[in-house]
Amino acid sequence: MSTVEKISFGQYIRELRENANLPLRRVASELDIDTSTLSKIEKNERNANEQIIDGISKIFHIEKSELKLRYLSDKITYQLLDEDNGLEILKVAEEKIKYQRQQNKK
Amino acid sequence: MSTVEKISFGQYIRELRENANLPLRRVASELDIDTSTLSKIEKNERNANEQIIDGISKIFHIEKSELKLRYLSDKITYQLLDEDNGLEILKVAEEKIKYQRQQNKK
DNA sequence: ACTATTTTGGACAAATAATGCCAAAACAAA
DNA sequence: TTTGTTTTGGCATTATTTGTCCAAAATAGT
Repeated sequence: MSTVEKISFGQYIRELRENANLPLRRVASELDIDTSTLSKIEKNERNANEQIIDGISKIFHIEKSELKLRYLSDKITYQLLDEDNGLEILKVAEEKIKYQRQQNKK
Repeated sequence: MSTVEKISFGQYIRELRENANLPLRRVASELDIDTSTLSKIEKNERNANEQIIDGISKIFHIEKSELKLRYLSDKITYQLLDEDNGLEILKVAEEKIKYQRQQNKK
């Protein structure tokens, strides 16, 4: 059973780190950020960014697309969770993306 | 033909205003913001916010849910347009929202 | 072309958010 | 409990965003 929809980005990268038995200190220094910042990212109290996703990808050998999938789907979920037409908004976004891509081909 | 996926939030509210034959000056003053700010929102160079969406809803008698649909789907589209797995990300976000709502019911 | 009005772009100030620092809390090993 | 280490929370600093003001550009009416 896939768990991608059940765990947050923060939980996911915390598990990666704990499975590798590394303290925040080590991973944060690799990422060139403060331990405190990484701690907050793992607790979903801070946003990650390209640089951090890139670094995590390298440290744990996870595809960037996998990390971005988890990160961005989390963000979008958070943006829409309180909208009563959240799922409809997603559908329209899907149509917009398809439309835009179609246009850009020309 | 529906155009919701073809026009941006900014274009949409500009059309509302132009169809009503109102200058930026009038609408902006109703919304209690600068004309310049409204101009930028119509050109998608600035974000709208709750207060503005609320005001537009009242001025033009458009459902808030309709405006939010257009506004948020635009933002999400913009966030994902450059991701090659953008559509997959949407699918996962959909599953996450459903999962979260299921959880919250309990 | 001239004038009046609307719209836009840029400079600046205020508000908001991100980040790092550091001390305290939590945890582990003895 | 004591010592050593990891993790967290709060605060100060920095960066980003947002909004206003104002002058210039664009548009409309005569």
